[in-house]
Amino acid sequence: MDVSIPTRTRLPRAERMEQTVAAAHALFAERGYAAATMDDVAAAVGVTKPLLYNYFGNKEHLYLACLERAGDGLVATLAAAVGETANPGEATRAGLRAFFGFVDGDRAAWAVLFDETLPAGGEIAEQVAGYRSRLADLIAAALLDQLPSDRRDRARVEVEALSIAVMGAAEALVRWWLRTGAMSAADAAELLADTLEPGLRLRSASSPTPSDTPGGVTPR
Amino acid sequence: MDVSIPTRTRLPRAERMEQTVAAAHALFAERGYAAATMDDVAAAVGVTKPLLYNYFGNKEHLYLACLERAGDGLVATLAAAVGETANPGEATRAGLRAFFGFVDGDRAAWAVLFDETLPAGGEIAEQVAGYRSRLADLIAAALLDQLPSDRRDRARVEVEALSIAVMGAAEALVRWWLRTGAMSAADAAELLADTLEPGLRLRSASSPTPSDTPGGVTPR
Amino acid sequence: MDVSIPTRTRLPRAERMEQTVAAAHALFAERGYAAATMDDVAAAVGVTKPLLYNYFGNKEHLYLACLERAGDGLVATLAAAVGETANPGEATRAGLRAFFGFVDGDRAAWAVLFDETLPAGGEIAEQVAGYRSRLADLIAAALLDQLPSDRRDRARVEVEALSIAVMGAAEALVRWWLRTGAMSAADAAELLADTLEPGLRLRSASSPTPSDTPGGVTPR
Amino acid sequence: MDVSIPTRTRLPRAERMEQTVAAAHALFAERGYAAATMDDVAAAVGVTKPLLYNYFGNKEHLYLACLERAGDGLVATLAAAVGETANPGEATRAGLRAFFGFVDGDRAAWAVLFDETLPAGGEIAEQVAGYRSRLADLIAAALLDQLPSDRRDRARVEVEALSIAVMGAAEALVRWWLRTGAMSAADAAELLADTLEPGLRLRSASSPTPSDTPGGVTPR
DNA sequence: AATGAATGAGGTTTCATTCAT
DNA sequence: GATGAATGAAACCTCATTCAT
Repeated sequence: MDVSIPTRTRLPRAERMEQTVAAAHALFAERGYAAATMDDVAAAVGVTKPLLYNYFGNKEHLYLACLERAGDGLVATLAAAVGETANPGEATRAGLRAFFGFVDGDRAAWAVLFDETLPAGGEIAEQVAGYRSRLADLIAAALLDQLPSDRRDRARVEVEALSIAVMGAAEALVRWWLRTGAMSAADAAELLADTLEPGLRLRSASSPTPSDTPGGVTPR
Repeated sequence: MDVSIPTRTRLPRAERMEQTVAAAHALFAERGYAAATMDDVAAAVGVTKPLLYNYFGNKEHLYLACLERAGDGLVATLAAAVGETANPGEATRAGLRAFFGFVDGDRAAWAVLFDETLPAGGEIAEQVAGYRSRLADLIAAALLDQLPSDRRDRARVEVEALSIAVMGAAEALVRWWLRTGAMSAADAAELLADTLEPGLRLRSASSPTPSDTPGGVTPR
Repeated sequence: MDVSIPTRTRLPRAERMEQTVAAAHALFAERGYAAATMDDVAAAVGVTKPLLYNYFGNKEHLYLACLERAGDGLVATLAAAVGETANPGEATRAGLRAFFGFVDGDRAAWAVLFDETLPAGGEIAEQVAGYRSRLADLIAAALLDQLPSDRRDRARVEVEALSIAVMGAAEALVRWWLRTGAMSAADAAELLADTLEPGLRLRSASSPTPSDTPGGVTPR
Repeated sequence: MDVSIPTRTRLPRAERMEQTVAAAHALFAERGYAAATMDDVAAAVGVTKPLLYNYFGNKEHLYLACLERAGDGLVATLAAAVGETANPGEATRAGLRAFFGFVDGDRAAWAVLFDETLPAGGEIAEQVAGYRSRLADLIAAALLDQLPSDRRDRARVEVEALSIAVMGAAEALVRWWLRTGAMSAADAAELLADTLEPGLRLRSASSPTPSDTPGGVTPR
């Protein structure tokens, strides 16, 4: 009954998914989530749309698969960099170096993770937020390490806020650097680290109360 | 007091445009550019779509009108805040206070200006980038003011990069604060200012490229 | 409310309508019926749309007014030219000269009369067909004049057909001439007259089936 | 045993395109380009609009497919008819016969090719112009064949003009014949050929200067 | 496992035309 | 009498998604 010869393009499921995610990742990175249609993805992967839906269910889930690949890579890279630092005070600088280095080496992953055309709500936004917070947590952990243990609890919120701010600064600087190419990734990382470190170190040395502003009143 | 019911009477052109921009602004802020349809906007205003097109030409231009309102407001607020500062060292703090205060007072404007679902290219992206760079320029100008005049040219790129980074940190912190509500807007502004100031001051006082720095900052 | 839109009554608004028709005529000639919107017309005339509708009822009737101006002019020109011809054999040539001359002198009128974007059915198509047939009738009358009176009735259909064909040839040649400018209007008219005259004269001088074809034209 | 009901089953791409072009061709012929909507076409084919767009891209391209079918048929018919003529002097007559015969046999093709509601600019207009000029070229080639070789260059423009005029005459006569049905297609073709041939033959025998009226100068 | 064929639903935009002042 | 304001209806086109093989 079955006369069809198994074609060479028929791959085991796992392998084909792998291959599909790779191609989709590249396309999403190039065009952004909104602008890349499922037709485009299917054409880029070299399969038909129904297969995409068979494997991933819908566009959102396909993007999630790409996101996972990119996000896991970045988190692992940062975690390793921060973890290797012996001195907690150097953790931020190490993290920034790793961040800029990662983007420099894999701009597609950056594009997927920090795509600005992602749908507002939904699972993707959640997942992106998750990765962002894992990154922030790495920074936050390093910041907390610099505090004496008796002050950690009270400062927790501030530390979280600062880690978010550091991430935001890094993200914006990356975008600017990608757009203008005005300096090297390494220089950008050092510049930002130089600027952030004094303030972060001061916070860990003095009272965390925001109203008590170190350097708040400039003697002149 | 004016207790005007949303009447469906004929309004003068200027008035109806005003009202339309207000309604569209609110809707765009709530749903984002992509998710808000022209039908929705028309329904919110209480008119039909052709009127929208008669007045604004197309969706993009309608959004631009909303953007202008939001962006001009923010830029004006920041410019005023920074301009009022006598001491250049305090400009960043003043700007951050104004930024957080503005968002606190008009969250819709923030949402319109920093909507993440905007189309990638086109006039809107251009305009948004324009506002962002005007904001960054305000910061950059303040940073430059702290430098001795003989070093300004060489530091220009770094100052631009730092102003972008400061904007990014502020933007991220605003998002976090809006999401979590973990502290007041004022506290968030102070926290960020406290953290950034030492590093920014150091940069202007010390030398990435050492040279003799006379004691004071050159007054403008 | 006045419903009838006859344009030939003595109206107090005659002057205004005259002016309106002139402006609309120019616009229709420039852009064609389909591409000229009522908004455009109103702007070109310098009045508001409701006034247009007050005067002419709708777009179709407004165009009809323009059409009348153009068509009457062409018919009058051709009638005069043909009428002045003493020799019936010269009527076709005279008509062609007048036709090309008219178009050369008033291209807008040509454009309105022979616009190719007019709606297929409806009053306009009817009116255009009317003008075309009045033009053809002028030619037909001249052709008939060349026939001995006892053959006129039987040849009537053929004469009608030929007059249509002559009109078609002239129209196509005008379009080509307007498009290419490869020769003067006068030369084009002479060329066509030269080519048509022998055949037309033969038909009037000999049997209606000069080619001696078995399936030839059989008068009924 | 039912042979073949007009099933709505899934057709292979080529077959469905074929069927779609056929249905669209008929509809465009009946209503004209502007009045036939894509919804109408889809309904006529028995599919939904997206399929139409999937296969043809847009309305213009769908029309182009219909145009190609009609135009190629007419050009081929005329080329064959003219090519088979041994005597160049008979080429015009043969072409006219073929033209009227073609329209008689496929009025829809005529309607598609010579639709008067087509958009002014764009690819369709270009393509229609292309077909028109190919038809005119066939006539022009036949006219040139009748000229002695040493006069061909100087007469080129006139020959082009005359071929356009012949096409125009034929086109107008076809329209009239389709509208009135006053004679058979064959009779119309012969009538026009009879009328044109003497003039065309004279031109090839005498001087091409238009001002030099050939064929018996009429006394004035 | 994989596909070609097909669709539902909705989006932006346009235009002739009329209402209410 | 003339205007600015407003609309009904419909056109073209797109995209994520599924059906039948």
